[in-house]
Amino acid sequence: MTYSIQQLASLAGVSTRTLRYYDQIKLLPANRNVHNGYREYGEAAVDRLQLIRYFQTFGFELTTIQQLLDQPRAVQTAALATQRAQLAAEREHLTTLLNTLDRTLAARNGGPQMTDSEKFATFKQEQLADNEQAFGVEARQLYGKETVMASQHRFANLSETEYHDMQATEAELFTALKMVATTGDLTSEAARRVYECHRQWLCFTWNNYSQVAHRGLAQMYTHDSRFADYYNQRVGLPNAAATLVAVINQYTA
Amino acid sequence: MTYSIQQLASLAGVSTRTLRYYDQIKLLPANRNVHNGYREYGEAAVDRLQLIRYFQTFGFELTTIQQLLDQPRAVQTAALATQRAQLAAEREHLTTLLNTLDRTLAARNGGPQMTDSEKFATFKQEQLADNEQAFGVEARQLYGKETVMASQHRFANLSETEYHDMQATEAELFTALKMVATTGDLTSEAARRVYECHRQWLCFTWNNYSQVAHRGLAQMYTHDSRFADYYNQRVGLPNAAATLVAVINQYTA
DNA sequence: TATAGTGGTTGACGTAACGTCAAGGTCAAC
DNA sequence: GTTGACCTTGACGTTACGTCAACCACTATA
Repeated sequence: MTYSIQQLASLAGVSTRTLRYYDQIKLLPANRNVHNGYREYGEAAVDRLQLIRYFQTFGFELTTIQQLLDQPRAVQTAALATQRAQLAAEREHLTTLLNTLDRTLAARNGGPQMTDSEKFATFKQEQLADNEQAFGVEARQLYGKETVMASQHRFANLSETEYHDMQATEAELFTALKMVATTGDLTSEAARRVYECHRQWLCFTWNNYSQVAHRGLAQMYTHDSRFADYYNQRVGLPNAAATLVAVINQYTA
Repeated sequence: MTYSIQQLASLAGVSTRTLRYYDQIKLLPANRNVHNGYREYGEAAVDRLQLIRYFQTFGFELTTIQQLLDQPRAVQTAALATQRAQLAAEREHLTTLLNTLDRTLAARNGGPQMTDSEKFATFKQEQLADNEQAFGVEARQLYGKETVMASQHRFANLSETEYHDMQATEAELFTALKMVATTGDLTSEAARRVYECHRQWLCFTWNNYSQVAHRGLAQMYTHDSRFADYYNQRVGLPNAAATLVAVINQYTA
């Protein structure tokens, strides 16, 4: 029993274009009717197509499937296991996305017509999530779980004006830091402003400031290039982060 | 304060190509330095890019985002809600995929070197899942939950030889059905074979056969075009399904 | 036998969101 | 004057097909 291209297509629930494509990339080569050049598919093709679709449901790419089909079962099983991990990760990602979305929606539905405020709240959510992803593990390691949670809590409960103040403080920090990074003078008034601004900036979210913790944060800055990138980028100088760390170290000595 | 393309890129964690692309499709138009033609971005651009990335994390397409950015908050919120449903559906899909994969992997790791058997088991899983997706709701409605579960259980526990017998029975059914559909003679011996084969085929998975249930199934065949498609396709005649239903109705009268 | 309808064939272009060259202009620094 | 970093505009590649377009094969009917 042989099938025409359309018969196989509707049998397997795919389009004829798909079968032609599979033929073209030699994933599922078709026999040809010598008389008219039509494609013909036998039982083996049906089985192979079924296997292809099977692997496809798990998100394998066609090139991968092509290789997989010629591989021993053990290799296929290993590939499936790898794919499983991949899918599990995707699902987890979706879960966090859904949580974020839910919070956003709740905030949006909270007030009748909150415009800037809701945008603001949304952004805070985002920043929190970003920050958690980027530094959550390290921060918890350095400060302990409770401290980090308290910090997040304070950030989440920042009022809009407080948030703007925090931004302003950071901007002032950048200005001063730019100066110090240019001159390199750690004894200048600007250096003191850098330290003060950074301390104030921290206090927006820290419940109890201590010089030791401040010093620990600077330590963290040196360990993680993302911090350096952030400060260097914002200030526009390649030594901004290093300068900041030096200033903090000096004032918390 | 204006940013160069690379500054904004690393600030926002995207590539310069991305920014050029956004400029090109007018999602995030850049100002130009009249002197040298370089792109320049201001604070508004930073905000807009942030919003773009924010919507993007939720899986919106760029064209959608473009429209969304000019929309009032209520519309955006509605879009987010819709997207939430979408994401939830995706996650559910992933969950069922993972379950299937887990069962497959368990089966593959079950035996030391099961080749055909494991392929067979995998296919059964697939068929079960497919069938469930296609007809689960209707079947449960028609037969009740317990009956369907029992049927699935029996199918899942079919031995390989039983499975092949089931296939053979179906093949015989197709042959006989083709004859009857061609002649249209419901009184023929072939018609009796059609009924018998279909009954036998059902009994592979039904715990207790009854003519009433058989008639109910035929009813379902007429209601759902997928059944018709399946039989017409397999037999190769456009009236195969209708003929089958007629035969069943006659013998279960 | 002409014709209409159905089903087959091979190109070839379009899709989404960029990645990745290639060829060449700009600018600061040495 | 010449690096080297940064910028520009094309233009092609990516995945798994969808969607024409132009043309051939076969069957049924007027």
